[in-house]
Amino acid sequence: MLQASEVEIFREFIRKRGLRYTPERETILREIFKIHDHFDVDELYLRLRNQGYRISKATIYRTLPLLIECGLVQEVYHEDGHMHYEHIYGHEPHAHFRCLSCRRVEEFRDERLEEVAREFQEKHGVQIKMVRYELLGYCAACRKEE
Amino acid sequence: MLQASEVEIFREFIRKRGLRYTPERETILREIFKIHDHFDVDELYLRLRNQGYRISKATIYRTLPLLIECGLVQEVYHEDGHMHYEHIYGHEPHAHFRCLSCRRVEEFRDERLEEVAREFQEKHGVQIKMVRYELLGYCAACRKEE
DNA sequence: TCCTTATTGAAAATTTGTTTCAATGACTTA
DNA sequence: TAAGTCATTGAAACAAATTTTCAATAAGGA
Repeated sequence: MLQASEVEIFREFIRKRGLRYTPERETILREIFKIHDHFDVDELYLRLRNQGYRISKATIYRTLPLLIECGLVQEVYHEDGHMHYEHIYGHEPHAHFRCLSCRRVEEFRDERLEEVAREFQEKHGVQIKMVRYELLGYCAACRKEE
Repeated sequence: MLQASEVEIFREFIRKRGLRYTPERETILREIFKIHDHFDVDELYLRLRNQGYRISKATIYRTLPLLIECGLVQEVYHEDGHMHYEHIYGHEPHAHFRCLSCRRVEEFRDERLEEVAREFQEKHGVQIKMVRYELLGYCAACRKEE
């Protein structure tokens, strides 16, 4: 079976909710899926703007929660006073290591992290929508400097 | 050997840094260790205020990073537009499950989470200061309601 | 095509967190 | 113990992120 594209998923989600599928929403979604990295609202806004789209930040702020709710986007971490996001659809779940000194972020995978989530879900009868694992510390390069 | 109290640890940290150990800082620390739950700046401020302490929010905002740096306090999650903290000294490391609907937070332990961190640390030559594992989803009660 | 009503952009408002600055007081040294 | 230095404090100003308001627009159903 063909995998649904993020656009289809989003449209379906919007419809099911009785909301309206607007070009602004689709443009934001498409742009986010072009960014293969973490992003913040400002970066997204500027990228859209540089391509001639005049989509307001208010609309971006309104759209992000929808994208998060339908599982296409995820809050990754809060740094420098604002939230950072990433798209997640089509990516393996992964964890983040963040260097507290140089701020570099590294992604890695470990199946135990989902295992723990799965077990917690079963044991407690909850429904897990998202797993976030973050390691904070100092990367090898920054350790040497000290 | 007697375990150092959080107050001693904090004083030691402050001294080593060449900073000054003020009553405001100690009062904040003591209050935080009276809260056996997650807290935010506003709650902390009000609790102090209700006890007659006139400590400004600016001072709280200035003190928190110190407490975090010496390992007594931890950022737990960012919700409702602001950060939530908890004291960690004397507690086992633990993970959080947060219900997206009722916002209840549940703590739990799983050693695999530290194991993963330890292995990442060794493999990549980094130094881990903090491990954060968060599960987001719907708790059993909220699932039923739907 | 018409109608209802959700969505949009712009601006105002709100909230969180940081910075400034003069007054205070913690710690060092004599 | 007194004196001097300079970090810390509170208050207020500031900055930035996010939300809300509101009138104009436009999506989707009839």
